[in-house]
Amino acid sequence: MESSSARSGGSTRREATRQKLYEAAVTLIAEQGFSATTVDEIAERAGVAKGTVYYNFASKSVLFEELLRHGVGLLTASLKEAAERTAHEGGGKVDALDAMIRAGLVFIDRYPAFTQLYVAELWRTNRAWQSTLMVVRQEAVAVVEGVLREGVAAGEFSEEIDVQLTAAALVGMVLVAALDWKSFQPQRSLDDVHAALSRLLQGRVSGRV
Amino acid sequence: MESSSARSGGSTRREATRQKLYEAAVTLIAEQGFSATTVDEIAERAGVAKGTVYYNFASKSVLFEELLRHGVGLLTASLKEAAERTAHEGGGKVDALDAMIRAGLVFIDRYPAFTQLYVAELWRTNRAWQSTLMVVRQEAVAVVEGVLREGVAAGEFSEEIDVQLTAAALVGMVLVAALDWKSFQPQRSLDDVHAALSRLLQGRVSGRV
DNA sequence: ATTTTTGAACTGACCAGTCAGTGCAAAATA
DNA sequence: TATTTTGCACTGACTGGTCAGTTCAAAAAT
Repeated sequence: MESSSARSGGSTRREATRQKLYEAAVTLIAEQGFSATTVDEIAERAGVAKGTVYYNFASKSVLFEELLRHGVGLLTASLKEAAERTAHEGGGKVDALDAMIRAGLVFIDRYPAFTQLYVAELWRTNRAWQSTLMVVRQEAVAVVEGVLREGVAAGEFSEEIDVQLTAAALVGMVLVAALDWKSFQPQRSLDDVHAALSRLLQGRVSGRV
Repeated sequence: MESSSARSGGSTRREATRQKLYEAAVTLIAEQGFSATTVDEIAERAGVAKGTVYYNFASKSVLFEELLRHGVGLLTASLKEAAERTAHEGGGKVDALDAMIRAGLVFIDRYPAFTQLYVAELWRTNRAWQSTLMVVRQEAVAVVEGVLREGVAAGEFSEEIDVQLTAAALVGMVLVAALDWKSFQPQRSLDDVHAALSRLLQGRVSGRV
């Protein structure tokens, strides 16, 4: 009783199966896209029968949506943690942004397939999970926007900056640089990449120098 | 002789059909993805029979690959033109980067569907057109890298910058900010967006201030 | 005893690619 | 001028195959 069936919600066994399915699905969908990935493939890679997929998820789309929520939840938590940590250490908002850049890089380093898949689906329209994506995107970008807004309020950033656009641009900068890193020069260290992005960030986003 | 059957290469009619197919395909694939888009849909939206698609292109994949080449060709030409224009006007490399940002925004403003599709497919692996994408990506990013390198050589940029990573980051910044603009706040003007990105670019990428 | 998983067979919709045939304008022929 | 021929561009019904989702009895795990 105590070890196998965690009290809040589902059993451990079931949770482990779902986890295996997430991992199998994320890789395959990142490589091939959602439509080109078959449920049989996912089941096979997870080492599970096809029936199990449908025992655990209502449909292929639902599996994918829950996967998205799961992954973005991890990212958002990591970004928040980074921002709060710098605040505790008495750093300014530039430090917070810098820490979030690093947190983003660490996340992508750890879950490159998820990132790939997320980027590929984010700007699609006419898809079943479109609304899920919007919500989930907003959660992540909102963390960056929050820090920018606080920085403006504290006089640390120019009042002229457009919070929403700047947040999007920063996210894009990290996302694309990191995917480029993973795809085309994976031998580079995370510190290298972080240093290059820090350089871009420094200087003008903050005050007038 | 003169009107219907153009002698050099392809007829005008055929070229017009191919153009219609490109336009139909780019929208549908941007919305739904490659695999989820059917050849029947493409034909219907282009107002031709399915057989015509296969008369003009060897396969669905080939149609897509030629579409990619076509689109990125336009982008690359536009970026080069922007960089060269500033050079003629005696501007520095920062001006060149700024002009390229604007050229990128103008392109995305004009061909949002193509941009969407490009981003969505760029980091996929295991796809038939992977090599095409690599080539085509390199053409575009190389233009930015070239300007950065020239700027470093001329002493205008710090020697410490990592050309490849910085180029990727700049491209990502423009790409994501622009897609965000088109998707979530399309009422904003191009100048607004350009101003926000210029602010990010200024200051630290160039010398020590 | 209950929950979870298995595995294989089945259905029905959907889809990439094919192919025999059509329409038509220019060129060849009479 | 009137006619026949040529071949390019296009058509759309058809085929062979694929895949999401279903079903269920039996087995395994807890």
